[in-house]
Amino acid sequence: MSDRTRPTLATVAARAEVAPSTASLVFSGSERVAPATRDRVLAAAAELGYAGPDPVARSLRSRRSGVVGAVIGERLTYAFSDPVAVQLLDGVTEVLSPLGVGLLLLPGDADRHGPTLAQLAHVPLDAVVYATCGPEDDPALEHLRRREVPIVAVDGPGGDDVVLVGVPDRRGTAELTRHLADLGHRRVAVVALPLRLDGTRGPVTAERRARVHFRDVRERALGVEDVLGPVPLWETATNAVEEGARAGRVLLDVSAADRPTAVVAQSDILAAGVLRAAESLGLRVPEDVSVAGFDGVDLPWLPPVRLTTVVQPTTEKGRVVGRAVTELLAGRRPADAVLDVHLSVGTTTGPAPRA
Amino acid sequence: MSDRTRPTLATVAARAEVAPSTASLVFSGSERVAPATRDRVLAAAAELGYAGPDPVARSLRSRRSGVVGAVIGERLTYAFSDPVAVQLLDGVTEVLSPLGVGLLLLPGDADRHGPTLAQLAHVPLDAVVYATCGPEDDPALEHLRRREVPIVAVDGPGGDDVVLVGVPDRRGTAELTRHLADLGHRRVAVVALPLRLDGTRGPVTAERRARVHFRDVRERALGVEDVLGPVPLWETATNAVEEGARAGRVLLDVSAADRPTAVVAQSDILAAGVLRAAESLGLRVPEDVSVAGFDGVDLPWLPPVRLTTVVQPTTEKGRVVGRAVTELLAGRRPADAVLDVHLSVGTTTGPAPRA
DNA sequence: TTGAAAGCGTTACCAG
DNA sequence: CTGGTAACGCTTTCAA
Repeated sequence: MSDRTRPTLATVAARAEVAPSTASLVFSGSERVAPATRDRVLAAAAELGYAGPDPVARSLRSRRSGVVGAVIGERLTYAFSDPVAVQLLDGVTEVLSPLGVGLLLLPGDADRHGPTLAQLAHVPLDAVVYATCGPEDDPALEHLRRREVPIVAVDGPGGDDVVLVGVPDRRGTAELTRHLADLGHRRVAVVALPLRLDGTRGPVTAERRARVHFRDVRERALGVEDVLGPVPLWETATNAVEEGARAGRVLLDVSAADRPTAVVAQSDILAAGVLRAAESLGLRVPEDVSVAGFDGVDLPWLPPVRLTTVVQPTTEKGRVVGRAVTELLAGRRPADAVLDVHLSVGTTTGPAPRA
Repeated sequence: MSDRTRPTLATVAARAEVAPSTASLVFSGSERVAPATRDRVLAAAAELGYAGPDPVARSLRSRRSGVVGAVIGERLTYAFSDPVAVQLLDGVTEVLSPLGVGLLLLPGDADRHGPTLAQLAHVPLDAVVYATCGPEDDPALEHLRRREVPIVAVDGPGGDDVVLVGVPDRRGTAELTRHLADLGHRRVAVVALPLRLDGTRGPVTAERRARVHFRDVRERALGVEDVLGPVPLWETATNAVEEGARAGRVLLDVSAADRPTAVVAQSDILAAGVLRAAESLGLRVPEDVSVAGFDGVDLPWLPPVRLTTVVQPTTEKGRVVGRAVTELLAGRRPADAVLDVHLSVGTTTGPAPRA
C-alpha cells in the first residue's frame, strides 16, 4: 500500500490511459464503452483501491444526492414506538432503497415538532417526506420551498406544492361508529391522539379543538360525530399505551352516571390502553363497555382479544409515498393519493349494555 | 417573483457588491465580517430568496456531508420493533442532531443482513454506525474502508479500524445466572437471539453455534455457561414476542421430564414471549418456572409482572456512539468503550421448584 | 467509441 | 476585514 492519497477518477483514468470522461462512463454503467477499455479502467480502479466515484462530487454535477429526508415530528423513541410510523417508513424504504436512495431521519426533540433549520440547512436533500405529521405551519417548510425540495406529506394538510398521501379517516371512523350505533351505543367517548405536540392531556375544549394541528385527528373526530353528533373528546399527550390507559381510567370511572358504553380510540395503541384500563376497573369487554381503535396494526401482546378497528394499509401507504418520491425525482408531479380503509370487527365491540 | 434560476452564493454576492468569498464567510457565521457587510449580504439573500449555501457544494469543498449512516441489518419493521435499537439510535441522534448531522437509514431487506453496495455507493457518508449488528464479514465493509469512512460498531466484533461500543454481556449474564443458581436452579434453558439472520429457529447444534454471527449472542450464552456449564440453546428467528412464545411453548412442554426450572432469554422481548408461553401452558411464574431477560427495556404492556433482567444503559450507549462519531469527524480516534450493566431482580424469578 | 473542456456551487488560501 | 483565485471530484456537453 504505497498510496499517499485516496485515488480519484482522474487517477484511475490516468493509470488506465483514458480520459476522465471515459472512466466516468465506465462507472456510470454506460453501454457506449468498448469492453476492452472498460476492463482496463476497472483493472486500474481495482489496483488503486478506488471505491467508485465520490458521491458528493457526483451529486454536485448531477444535482441528485440520493438522500430523502423523513420528518418524524418527535424524538425517535416516540415516533418509532408507533407501529404505524415504522410500517410507513418501511414501505417507503422498500421502494427507495433499490433505487440507491436512502432515508435521512429528521427528528424533532422534546420541545420541537420538527427538525431545526440548522439540521436541515446542512444536509443534502432530494426530497422530504413528512411521515408522521403534517407540514402545517412548519418553519422548515419555507426553507425547503426555497431550496425547491419536493415534499410528500402523509395525512397532512398539504398545500399546492405538497403531494398528499392519505386515507379517508373520516369515512372510516364514520363506518366504525355506525357499527357501534347499530349495536345500540349512544354514549360514546373518543380518546384522541394529540391535537398538538405540546403535552396537553385531558378533555378537549372547543377552543383547543379549533386549533387542532393534525388533519387526521380532526377527521377521525368528525367521523364519529357524523353518526352520533357531538361527543366528548379526551386528548392524550402521546400515542402510547399508558396514555390510553390514563384516558380510559378517567372516562370509564365506574361511579360516573353517564359513563360511555363505548370508547373510540384514534389509534390501536390507545385502544390497547383503554382495554387495560377497563380490565383494571373490573369492566368486561365488550359486555360492559365496547372499545375500538384505528390503524389495524399487529399488537402481538394483545391477544387473546381481537380489537375492533379501522384497518388502513399502512405499509402500502409507505410504498405509495415512495413511488410519489420517485416520480418527483424524475421531475414529474404525481397526483395526490387516497388509499382505502375497511372496518374489521373483532371481539371488543358488542351490544350496548341496557341502561 | 422574476427569478428565472435559483440564486447561488455568487448571485447574492453580486447583488450585495461583495466577493463570493466574503458572502461565504457571512453564511459560515464568521466573526471577521463587518456588521454592515454582513447585513448587506443577508439583505441581498433575503431579497433573492436564497436558502443558504448548497449543502452538496459545501460538502464537496469541506469534505463533510453531515450524513452518518446507520446500518440496521434488517427491514425497518424488524429493527424498529426492537426497543433497544430504537433507544440506541435515539441516543445517537440526541448527540448528532445538534451538530447538524443526520442519520441515514441503511436497512437490509428480507434476505440481506446489510445494505447493498448500490445503496452505499451513491450516498454521502461521513461515518457509519453499525447499530444492531456487527460488521463481521459484511461486504459493505471493504467499500467503506476504501472510502475511508470511519466506523463505529455496537456490540460488534470490531477490527482494527472500527471503534467499538458495548457492554459486558458475558459478565452481566453470568451475574444473572448466579442469581438463578443461588435460587437453586440447575436445569436452565437459554432462548437465544438469532445467531445469524437466516430465519433459522430451533435447538442450536454445536456446528451452528460455532458459526454464530453476533458477538453479543455468543457472549450472553457463555455467561450462562460460566456458571452452570453447558446448557441447551434454543434459537429464535427474530427478536419478537411471538418468537419467544414459540420457543417457550417447546421448552416448557409440561410433559417433558427434564423441563427447565428457569429460562434465560437473551432479550426482554423474547422473555415476554416466554412469559406468555408459560401462561398459556398453565405454569405459574416464578413458582413453576423462572424467567429472565436482558436489556431492561420498558415494556408498557408487561405489567403487573416485573421482569428479572440485566439492565444495560441503551440510550447512553447511543450517546457514547454519538460522541465517538463526533470524535471521528474531528479527526480523532476515540477509544473503545464498555458501559456497565446491572442485575435487576423482578417478580419473575424465584426458588427452583422441588423436583 | 473516445477526448477536451466547461462547469456544478462552494470554501480555502493567500494577498492586500 | 475583504477580494481574487484555485481547487473539491465529478459529469456533461460537444467534437473528433
